[in-house]
Amino acid sequence: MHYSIIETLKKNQLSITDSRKKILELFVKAKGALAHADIEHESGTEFDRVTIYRTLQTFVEKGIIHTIPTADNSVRYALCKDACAGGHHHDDHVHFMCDDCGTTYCLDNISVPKLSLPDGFSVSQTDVVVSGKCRKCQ
Amino acid sequence: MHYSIIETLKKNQLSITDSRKKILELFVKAKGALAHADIEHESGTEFDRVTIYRTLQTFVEKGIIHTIPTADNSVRYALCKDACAGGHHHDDHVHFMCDDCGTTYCLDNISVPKLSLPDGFSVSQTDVVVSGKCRKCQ
DNA sequence: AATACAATGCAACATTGTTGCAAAATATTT
DNA sequence: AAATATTTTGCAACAATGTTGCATTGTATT
Repeated sequence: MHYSIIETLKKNQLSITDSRKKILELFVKAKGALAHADIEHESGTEFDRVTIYRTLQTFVEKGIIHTIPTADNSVRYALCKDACAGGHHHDDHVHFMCDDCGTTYCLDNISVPKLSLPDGFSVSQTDVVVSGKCRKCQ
Repeated sequence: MHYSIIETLKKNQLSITDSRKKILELFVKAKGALAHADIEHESGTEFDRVTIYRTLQTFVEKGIIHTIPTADNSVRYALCKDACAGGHHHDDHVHFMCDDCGTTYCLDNISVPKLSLPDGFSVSQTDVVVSGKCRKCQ
């Protein structure tokens, strides 16, 4: 599958900067989701911590990446599919987090089930996070 | 419904201390889930921040409370039902978090659906977090 | 009541996240 | 292509959150 970093940035009216290119590249290459710390690690001392925070924030706002609520309440991010745009995420897929290695996967083919809530509750978003052992850690 | 704080502590082989009694009382009284900050707030300067951290940790380990993964990745805790014990939580209910007021509810009557995952993934826990508007904020 | 044990408070520190502002980089206009 | 306007970055400073070691205090046990 092809993914053009420059195109994605342009499409979202973001100026092309080194940090944005590099951070987006990390996401494209990454198999699972990334935490802020991962990015800080992998990009070395290249960028300021603050820049990474702001870049991630911008990407989330633009619908380029989405956050994943994890069982251990650490913030993780993953690339959105094309369907996502302008903050209107369609992340209706299930997330999986490995108890052993911590890798977080987007299970794109498994969609979150519809639930009927008690009267008086209206739903804007449903997140499903499954924990367990991934393929590598069995 | 009756809930004896002293009994719960004894049942879990925890010594009866002021902080444990007070913090557990806050959970029993609370309608929704509590964040660390809530507890720090409500208990005033009575206890040290560190004590609250350690108390919450102990309660989670003993299965008295459980953590809730929220869409905004803030850590929240809620009382477990009797079925939970010794860290073996049976939190198979859905959690709801209000986008407006932030109140987090345990929807005890709505159980999480069973999902079939891809081969190679084994499941230890499934968390469902629904966001939207609660009864009060409609 | 005396001893053994466990929990607390304090200090110090590590991590994570936020804000304002000058400097640097990118985009736009001429 | 150069000059201007706009955006982004890095730095500093700060706030919030979370962790650890250790002496003191409180709880449980004998």
